[in-house]
Amino acid sequence: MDQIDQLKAFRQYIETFVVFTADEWHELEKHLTFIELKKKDYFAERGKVCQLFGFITNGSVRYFSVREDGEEITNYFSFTGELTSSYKSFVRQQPSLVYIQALEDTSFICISHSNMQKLLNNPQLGHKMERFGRLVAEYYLCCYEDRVQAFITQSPEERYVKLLQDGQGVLQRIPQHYIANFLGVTPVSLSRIRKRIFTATG
Amino acid sequence: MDQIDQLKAFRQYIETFVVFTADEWHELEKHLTFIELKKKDYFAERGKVCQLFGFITNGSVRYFSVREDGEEITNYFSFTGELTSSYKSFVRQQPSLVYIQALEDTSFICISHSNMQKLLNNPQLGHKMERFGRLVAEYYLCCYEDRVQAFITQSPEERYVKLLQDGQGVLQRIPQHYIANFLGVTPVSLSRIRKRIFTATG
DNA sequence: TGATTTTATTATCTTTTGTTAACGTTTTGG
DNA sequence: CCAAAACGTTAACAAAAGATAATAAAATCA
Repeated sequence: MDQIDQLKAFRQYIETFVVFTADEWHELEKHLTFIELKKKDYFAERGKVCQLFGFITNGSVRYFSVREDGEEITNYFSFTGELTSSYKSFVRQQPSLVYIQALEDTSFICISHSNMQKLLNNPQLGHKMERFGRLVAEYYLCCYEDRVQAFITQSPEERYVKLLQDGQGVLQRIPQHYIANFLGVTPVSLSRIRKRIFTATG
Repeated sequence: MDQIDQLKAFRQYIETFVVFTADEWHELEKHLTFIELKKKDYFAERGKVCQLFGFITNGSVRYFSVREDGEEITNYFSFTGELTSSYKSFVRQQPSLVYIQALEDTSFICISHSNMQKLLNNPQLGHKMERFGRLVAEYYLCCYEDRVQAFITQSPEERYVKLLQDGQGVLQRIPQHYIANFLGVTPVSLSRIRKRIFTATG
């Protein structure tokens, strides 16, 4: 996938939020950078400020943190056609708490924090970019709202059943011990949950 | 607290995000409404679209959902000087999943969804309002990021200890069974956690 | 290919949590 | 002020989850 096609995909995505004129898009393009990561490379690292906000044109990433005992805990995943960033770090320009690691060779179109600030303050583009930023933040806010709701009102088993229903993409591509972390349980426990579900229901 | 003072408090708050000129503020003021709720009244209700985005000038609210078995599960709280809304419902104009209920007599300064759209598209104010919206969404996004992180990497006991450290306001004003829900455990379990902590540590 | 690592399951044991119920205390509201 | 409701704790038991270790299958990669 060449850069032209990557830009097309990104424009198509971003225009689900805000539509740009040809001139505006031309101006916006100047502030984009292409990044390619090999499998296991990091998009963001704990302790470092995440300077980039990325759109995945091809590939996938895993968000994880490291407990005091050294164990990696997987928080989240992002796939082709989705945005990725260590948001809190990017937004507040603080050291990231999490790592973001490529699960496979992955390509991104990125906006750096400084370029994003330029775009937000650009007289031509600022209003639309602010709206884009708002709609993206609102989108992820809604995702988080659902996720917290699930942690509070559902058992791990219920959360897994829900994921079985509407998380097809994730389940097929991701090792189960990552899914376990994502659900907030240990891999051993998820294995037992699976046994309970699949021996009972068939 | 009269409406003048409420407006002052709201302006002071909103200007931690975006600063307005006198003219801009005058225009913005026109789109605000004052709401007063008695204790146990609802700011938002399940199944109804949340039309309002509110700033609490005095009082507090509790967010809760209702499980299939009829039990209320408390998600969150907001206090004087904070914003409140059933965000997903407000943003997407979908029926709310949660109730927002006044814990005491509570006053709000509100922007309706339709007025917010007018402000966002207002040539004079639009850019700043978009920025305000973005920064608010980013703020809550960061809060949620932390909260999900806590659910995934910490035990209920660890989450409670953390809350003891930096949740002074919440702990003093809120019944413990609400705190239990907030932490993702049952009230009985929180009582045991407290026993473990306070008999061990003194 | 063959050795190594990763992954998923299972077993055992311990700890924690959920559930239900009982009990006193406090708060609420008429 | 009094009755009712709400609240927090505790107990007893069942269910679930964590921790650890062993095992076998699958994936990785040199």
